[in-house]
Amino acid sequence: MAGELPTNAEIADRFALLGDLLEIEGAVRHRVLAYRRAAARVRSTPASVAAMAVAGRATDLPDIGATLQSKIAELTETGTIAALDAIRERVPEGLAAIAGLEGIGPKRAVALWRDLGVTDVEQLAQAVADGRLGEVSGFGPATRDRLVEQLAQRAARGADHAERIPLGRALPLAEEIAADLRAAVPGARVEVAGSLRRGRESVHDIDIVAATDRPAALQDALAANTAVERVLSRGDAAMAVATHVGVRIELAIGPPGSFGNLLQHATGSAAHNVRLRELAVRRGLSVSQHGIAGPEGTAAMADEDGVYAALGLAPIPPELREDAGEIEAAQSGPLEPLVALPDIRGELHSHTTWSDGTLGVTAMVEAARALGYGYLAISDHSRSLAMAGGLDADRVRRQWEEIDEENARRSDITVLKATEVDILADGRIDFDDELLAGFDWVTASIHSALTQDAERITRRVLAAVESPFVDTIGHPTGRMLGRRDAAPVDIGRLAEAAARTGTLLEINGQPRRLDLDSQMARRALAAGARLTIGADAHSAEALGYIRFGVLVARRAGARPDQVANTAEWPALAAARAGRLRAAGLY
DNA sequence: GCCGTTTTCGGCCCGACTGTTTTCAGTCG
Repeated sequence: MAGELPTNAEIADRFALLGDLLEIEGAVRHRVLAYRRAAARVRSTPASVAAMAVAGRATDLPDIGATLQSKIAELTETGTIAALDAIRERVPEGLAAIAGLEGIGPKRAVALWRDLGVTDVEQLAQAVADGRLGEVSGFGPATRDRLVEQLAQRAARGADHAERIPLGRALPLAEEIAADLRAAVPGARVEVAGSLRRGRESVHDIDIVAATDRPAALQDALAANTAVERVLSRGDAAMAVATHVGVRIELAIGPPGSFGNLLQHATGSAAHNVRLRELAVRRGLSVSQHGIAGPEGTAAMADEDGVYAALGLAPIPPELREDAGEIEAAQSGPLEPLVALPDIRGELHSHTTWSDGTLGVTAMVEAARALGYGYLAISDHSRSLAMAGGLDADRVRRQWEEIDEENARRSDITVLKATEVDILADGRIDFDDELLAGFDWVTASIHSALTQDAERITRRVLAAVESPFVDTIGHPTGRMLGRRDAAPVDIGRLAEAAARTGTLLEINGQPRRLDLDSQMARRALAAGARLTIGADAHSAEALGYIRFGVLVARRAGARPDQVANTAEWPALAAARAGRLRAAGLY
């Protein structure tokens, strides 16, 4: 690590491991929690925490005190943390992975170590195979079966962490199941909660909450849903099931009168809820899914805003509930409104059969019109993206003729001559300025040479930002969830340049992209840049991907006025003309 | 280990379910 600052993820991993090993060793619980909190805080901090620690500023972050700051500085300077090295001498590191298995925790991991000498998952698998598990107290047949299953799965798909499924798949599934439950028990109030409601880009479980006086009927309906593989647990108020797609569903049920408390509770995040309950305790109150208990008894809230109001807080949108300062903000007054789906007035990123879309211009326009949009940008690929049938100048001009005809036929929506033009490997734009000048809207994107080093790829995207003809940078990092990491584009420099030139940065709503992600979008906004939200639609249904982009924007804290396509086309066109005039064109 | 409308010590969020227990500990969210 000589010369290089440790990344936030590296620092967080070490703190998390330290916390795990301390827990196994039997350290005071709150000390363990302090390490975990610190790990989460470091992981979610956008700036380099190592640099902050070296400057003595890491303690500005919540959950980081003098002790942990010095440990971060130590890691930065020496490449190691003595306290971590020391505990590794005392507690085998492999026990942390064992304790991480479902149904196993620190206590049982220690029992395995003590009674069988098992110190890692491989040895545990051997012990299970040898039938030695029965020698350990606390391990009955059910625990053994669960372990056998997990170890088999682990062997099949590799040792790495549990499966997460993308928002774009999980949210529709969750909504389908919620609808099924509503149909099964008329009158029941059923909502999707948890990390899905907060708009996380991928989730490892689906949380659903319900209010009904017939809880058993609702639980039966979930158990009978065709998506459900088997019931994992079932009590009076909570139930968990496994689905065929591998994601777990948790259903929590309560009475209608406290639905607000239950929804708030199940929406989380865990860190947000903990912070909220701590705040409540300081006021002599106790918050749970059942209500808010105080000296005068327990008050139940039918809606969520009531929960926050009872704690002296303004309402907090689910997407912001990550303990990232939202509670403090809500203490001092109403939060600024976040962009919402109905604010979106048009789509700036779509494809047709002219390149790699599945529908023609007319069909896409009809679909956009059905969504109530005032405009649709037909932004097919440019010539260099041959794989996607990119258009050359000649085909562009023929497409413009079709768009002119489309506009001549209708007055209910404006069809924009647009392009998603490639930013070539050397930073040039795939079309010349003369052609670019003819478009109504230009999105420029990187699709190739994504493995360039940070400096090259950043300069390449910056070159496009500086072009007066480019309105938006499409999916700025080129990442594909689960397939390809973000290219190392320097978001700080990109945002600064975009703020200066007025070039917009896209949040691409395609579920596999979600690019910019919410953290990068937040940084871009902080630098003064503005955004577009695009569906990158290749079909009519895919226009609906805009909702995922809106969720990302909300997690970034974007106001409606910070998202360009909340404006009607005439306003957008006027702003664009202003940019071009400022650049000395027209 | 962090932190302060309980300020530099003594607290630290709340509840559900399972399995193995013989009344509850461990784990999870």
